[in-house]
Amino acid sequence: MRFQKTTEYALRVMVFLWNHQGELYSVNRMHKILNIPYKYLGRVMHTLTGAGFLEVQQGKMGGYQINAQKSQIYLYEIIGAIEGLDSYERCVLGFPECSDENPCTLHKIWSNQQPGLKDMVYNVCLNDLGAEYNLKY
Amino acid sequence: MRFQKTTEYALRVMVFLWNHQGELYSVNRMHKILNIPYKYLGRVMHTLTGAGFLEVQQGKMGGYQINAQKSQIYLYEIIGAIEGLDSYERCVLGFPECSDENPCTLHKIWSNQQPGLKDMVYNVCLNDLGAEYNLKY
DNA sequence: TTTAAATACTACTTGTAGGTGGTAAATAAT
DNA sequence: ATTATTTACCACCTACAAGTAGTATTTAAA
Ligand code: SF4
Ligand code: SF4
Repeated sequence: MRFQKTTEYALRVMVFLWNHQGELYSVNRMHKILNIPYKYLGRVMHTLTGAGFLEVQQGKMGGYQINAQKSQIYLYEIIGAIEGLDSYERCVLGFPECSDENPCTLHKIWSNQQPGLKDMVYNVCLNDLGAEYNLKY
Repeated sequence: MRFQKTTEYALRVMVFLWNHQGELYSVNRMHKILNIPYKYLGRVMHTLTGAGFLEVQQGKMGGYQINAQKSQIYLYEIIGAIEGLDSYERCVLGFPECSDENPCTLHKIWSNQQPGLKDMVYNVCLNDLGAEYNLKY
């Protein structure tokens, strides 16, 4: 019952770039600031770029920044690009053959929590996350 | 963001035995009824027995049943025996060095959901789970 | 006493998230 | 042009959850 670590990495770097728009940041700079393994962050950046969240400039002095055409980025977009949204669209366990009439043992307790989690994933965007904290990252 | 599959196995078999108290069930019988791999269920049963939830009778005609001294079994006990309770006692990400003043990017949204999840894990017991459904299992 | 059916235990296999390392290609500074 | 710094890409490694296989041990029925 936890988010994937890679998802937190992705959100961390996206929040960072969101709050530093207009400047290019290389993986080398960011991995120190955000405390994420260098090479692994490189792969995450590649994924996030492929998902359309970022603009890249290759070569010396290059780096990443938020895609200027993005006026909002919701958590579900990022989570979807990294670990998928199955847990929120279906359920934690995700048995394909289940329903209210044919539930697994966790259905009752989960169906109480599902809406809140779904709401937080679908209705929170990067602005909401970054504003409230003075992130060290 | 999902429970471990083994946790669902454990809850499934515990609910089943809870609702069939006073009779011994072998792994061979249960794995067919509950649709859990035979050998894997055997290991889960061994773990659950070690945690004190079950009484065992070895040998022919043997099997498992709920420990008669248990008048209630809460979900946190079972989850704790299988995958641990770190996610509920600490948080989804569980960084040791975090706090409200030093949060990770997910702290805000998670701290909205944490109480509800914690409540469901700590205040729901097997009676609550089994009563509501006509489980095929 | 023999046999069948059960748990107990150990080792192995598989799939995947997380992480490491090396190199090719791009590109700005020199 | 050369060099340094960067992304892009590919192959591999590691840890762990999930699942498989086989055997020793226990025990009741026959
Ligand atoms: S029965 Fe409910 S909790 Fe179980 S897998 Fe289906 S939707 Fe999820
Ligand atoms: S900062 Fe909050 S969400 Fe992040 S690891 Fe700590 S308690 Fe969890």
